[in-house]
Amino acid sequence: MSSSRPYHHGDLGTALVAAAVEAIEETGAADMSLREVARRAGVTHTAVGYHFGDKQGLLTAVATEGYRLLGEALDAARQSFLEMGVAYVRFALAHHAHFEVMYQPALYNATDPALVAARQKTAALLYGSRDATSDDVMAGVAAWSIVHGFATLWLNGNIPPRLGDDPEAVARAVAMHLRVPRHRRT
Amino acid sequence: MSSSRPYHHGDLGTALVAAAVEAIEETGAADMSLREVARRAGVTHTAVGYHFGDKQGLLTAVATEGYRLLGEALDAARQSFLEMGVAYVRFALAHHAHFEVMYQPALYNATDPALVAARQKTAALLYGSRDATSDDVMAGVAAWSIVHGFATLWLNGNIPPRLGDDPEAVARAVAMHLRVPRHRRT
DNA sequence: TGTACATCAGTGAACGCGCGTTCACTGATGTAC
DNA sequence: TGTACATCAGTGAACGCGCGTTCACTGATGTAC
Repeated sequence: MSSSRPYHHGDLGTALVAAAVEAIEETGAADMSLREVARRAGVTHTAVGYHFGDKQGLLTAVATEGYRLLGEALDAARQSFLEMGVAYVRFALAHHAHFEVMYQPALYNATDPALVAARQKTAALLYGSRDATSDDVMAGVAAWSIVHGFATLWLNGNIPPRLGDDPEAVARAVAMHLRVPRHRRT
Repeated sequence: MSSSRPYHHGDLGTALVAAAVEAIEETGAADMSLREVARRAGVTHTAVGYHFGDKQGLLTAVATEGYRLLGEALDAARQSFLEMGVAYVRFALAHHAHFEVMYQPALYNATDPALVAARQKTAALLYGSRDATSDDVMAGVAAWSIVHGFATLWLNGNIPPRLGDDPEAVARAVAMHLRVPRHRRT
């Protein structure tokens, strides 16, 4: 609440990503503009361009942060196949701005090294690393599909209300319909 | 190829929806503009507004057509639970512009009567009509989730390439991981 | 400890662009008599 | 069969708006000596 605004912000990158996430939560990624983000962060809109190059650069930072957060959430639940699925859904709903950007690769630079690293780490948790068997990969993709589908359907209002208003509970019930490979049962 | 362009188009609504679908396929729904659609259809951009009211009206027409097409595809496969899933994925990939719009309700008028009707018809095929049991609805939502998730992950390049380049085959393998309720087995 | 200078981190005004909307209009079609 | 008039379907010019980008600038910080 200090009114003294120093010329140098100190941590503008972090502040801008946070402002972008806020803006996307309210109006969607498509309507987010650099000027709007700058307004929220209390800086000139040219400062955003200076920091991230362009809009794509800013969204790349948002997606990268998203993959990091998702990776952490999945890693914390990795002792249970089912709980990883629930964690995925919880992440998608709690961070739907990140989630929205992450799955629209056209919005950002998909070859950015930091992004690729964060994404691969997350992918390894979802369907195994390079040495996984094809059956393992397929089982991981099936699990990823069902929780990803459920999360997106929930977010855009396509899950019938009669199933209740607790997304985690419904997600658990939905995930129970998956056949789980023997060695991943808990 | 006729060069005589009559003043009255004759079927402008249909032509504009087709032009919108083309534009969305190329640049995404976010970047579609009424002016671009008008250019493709060879009419003044004000004609689009005259016909559909505004951008939201045009996208409502696109979503409605999408739900109709999806409903027909699912209906044609309704003898097999598995084949309905495959048909869903096939629709999403073949009509990805419609698919993109349908699942972003913020883009269109979700209370439009024609849209609601088409959507309910499709929903009934996916998870049963009003008199379905909760178990049936849950099983339908689980199936919908896995094929919806798979289709969106495929569309945005998140399915690992090592699974092959035939989406229908991979979709089938993924769908096999679903536990299918006894009475829907074929 | 002081001073000069380079670099970094943002400012602020100006620009051109494509957009959706408005509005007076006109060409084509339908209807009444 | 003809004519007058209303309505429908689209035109075309003009508008104001928010956007991203450019560019010369300035305030703050770091480094060399």
